[in-house]
Amino acid sequence: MSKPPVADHRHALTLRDVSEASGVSEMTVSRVLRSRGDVSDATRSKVLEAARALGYVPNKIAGALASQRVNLVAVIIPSLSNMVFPEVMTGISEVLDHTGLQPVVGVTNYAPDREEAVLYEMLSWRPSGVIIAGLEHTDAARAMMQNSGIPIVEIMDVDGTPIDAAVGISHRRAGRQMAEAIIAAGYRRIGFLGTMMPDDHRARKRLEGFTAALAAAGLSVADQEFYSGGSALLKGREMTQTILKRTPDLDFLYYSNDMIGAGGLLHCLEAGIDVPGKLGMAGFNGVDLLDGLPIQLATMDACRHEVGRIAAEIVAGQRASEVVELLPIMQPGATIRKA
Amino acid sequence: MSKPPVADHRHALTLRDVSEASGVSEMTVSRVLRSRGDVSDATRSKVLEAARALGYVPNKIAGALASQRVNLVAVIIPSLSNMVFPEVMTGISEVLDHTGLQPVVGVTNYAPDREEAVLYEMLSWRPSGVIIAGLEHTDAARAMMQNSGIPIVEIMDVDGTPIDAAVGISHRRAGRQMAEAIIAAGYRRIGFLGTMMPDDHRARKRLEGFTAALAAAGLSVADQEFYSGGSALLKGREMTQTILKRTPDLDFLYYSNDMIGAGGLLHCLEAGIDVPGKLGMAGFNGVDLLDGLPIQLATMDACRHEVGRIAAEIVAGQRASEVVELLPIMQPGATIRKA
DNA sequence: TTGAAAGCGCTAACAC
DNA sequence: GTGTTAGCGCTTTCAA
Repeated sequence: MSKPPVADHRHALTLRDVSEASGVSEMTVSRVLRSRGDVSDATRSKVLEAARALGYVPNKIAGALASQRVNLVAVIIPSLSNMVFPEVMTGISEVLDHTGLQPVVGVTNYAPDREEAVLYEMLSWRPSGVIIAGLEHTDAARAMMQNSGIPIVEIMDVDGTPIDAAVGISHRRAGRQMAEAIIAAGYRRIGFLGTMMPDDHRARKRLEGFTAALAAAGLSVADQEFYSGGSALLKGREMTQTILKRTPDLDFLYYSNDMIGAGGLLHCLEAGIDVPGKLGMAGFNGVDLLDGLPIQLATMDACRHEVGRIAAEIVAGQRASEVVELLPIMQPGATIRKA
Repeated sequence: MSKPPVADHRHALTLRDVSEASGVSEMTVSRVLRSRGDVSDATRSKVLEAARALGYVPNKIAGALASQRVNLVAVIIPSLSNMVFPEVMTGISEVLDHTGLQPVVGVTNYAPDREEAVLYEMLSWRPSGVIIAGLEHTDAARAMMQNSGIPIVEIMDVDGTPIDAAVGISHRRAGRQMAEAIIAAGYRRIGFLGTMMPDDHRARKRLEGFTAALAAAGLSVADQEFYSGGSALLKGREMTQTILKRTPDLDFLYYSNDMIGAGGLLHCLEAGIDVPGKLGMAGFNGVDLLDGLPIQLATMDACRHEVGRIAAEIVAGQRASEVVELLPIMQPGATIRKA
């Protein structure tokens, strides 16, 4: 690890520069720039003028140290590239924009030790709160959050024990509900297609709920297929072809996310398979990409936007710090036949 | 704008706490925790033990103020939700991970004043460098960057005058190349479909290069259609239907991004249109989603991953601060007939 | 190898 | 309405 060439701001402008340029004390300059306390219009404009002319940018590091307040919220998520977290981010930003708080994003790539490192790094900047995906963390990460003394909101999942607040859906319930809908529609030979990610706990819980509901009906997953990496749409295609070749009598395919589901759907339509007559299909997430497919894939909306909003409200102190369970919304689409 | 309930760390652990718990001076504790200078093994382990037991998390605010170094890199991008910037982020992270520098992401939603605000906010934390999308900024934003004294890398575009370094492709050239390929293939009645975003300068430049090349061949865009908001895949479908209804004799559709192109392609295939025989199609970006479509949409790769890597290398001081023009790679796919 | 003193740039608290 | 003083928690510098 080479030594980073970090910034050297020995020559950056300070309050003192603005103070000298305007003939006003540093303290009053500070007041003007933060719009705090009473300052006469005359001095205010003198200060603003000087600051603008110099191109002064306040040093938040010094400000934060002196005031003991940092207007940052750490947002820790597993990935940016799967269309699910951007929507959560949108919800978070919408709310935080009105509060003066700023989200700062950290990405963990579904790796627990990476999550721990990102969290440590972010907590060392003393943010005003943490919004973090999932309920599963390393012991050290959990301890750091517990000791931090700031609001911690775990999002996307409520199946487990939160540190403090949690906002999300029950993925077990989501899996169960989907299984029940599938069974009710008369499907019996059910295949599962998912990711090969042991640390995607939410996908795991959906599958658990799903198989539990199948079991309750005397059924089980007839075949399954997993992937990792690459274009999800393409992988969905390939896996679907594979699983149908291996187990041709499957009458339903449950995908752990919409993207592979969409790939599978495209494959089946091209292959001339009767969907949903001979073969039913469903994904998970409710991504808006589905709207553009030839027919609408059945899915379940994880309320991502709402999750982001509520988590932000908790962090911003506009809402009590508690567990908020949202109910995922079944979108039956056109790939499950009517019961 | 209500007053934010920012964190109050009056009771957080300090070096002094670790110092007292370990019986070692603050200074030496600091040395141990930063692995700087010579410290005996005995004291080192005493300190580490105490820090771990207490759950001490260093205060980077104080550290940054004292040392005048901040290991953060501001990354300012227009959007997270369009599959293009996540790949840039991946490239950035890959490089920065080895340097001790940390990317901090800010999103502007293609709004110049939002960009200015995000930049101001980030510069006030005195980052070690800035990676920012595009060459077009407000005068104030440009001035801030010029005065910052840190490396500024403008990415994704090289058609313009960079503040300092720039890494990207020429979108004018990309548009021109695509037009030339289309003309060479014998298409003559060409339609354009894009976003209604005046501040998406890269899309604008592609269209400029595109129309310039058409003009050079005595051609012009025969019809065009714009959209904003919603599911890009669905919008692509709808726009395509609309433009083909209005101007049925179009023989080529050029889309400003792959997502709407993919929607258009799905529409055409369903409508039984002969692609690429009667109608050619092309998008832009080279997103890997295209791999999963029934046939491969022609596109042009913007080298997003490479752009991220190179920008990060410049910011990290591993590479000279200069303009790096990458050449977009034409991916003819199966939606342009052979010349 | 370790410690003591000074100060990074700003703001809280208090005077005037 | 404005100024003064004393730190925030660390690291730099210098001394031991």
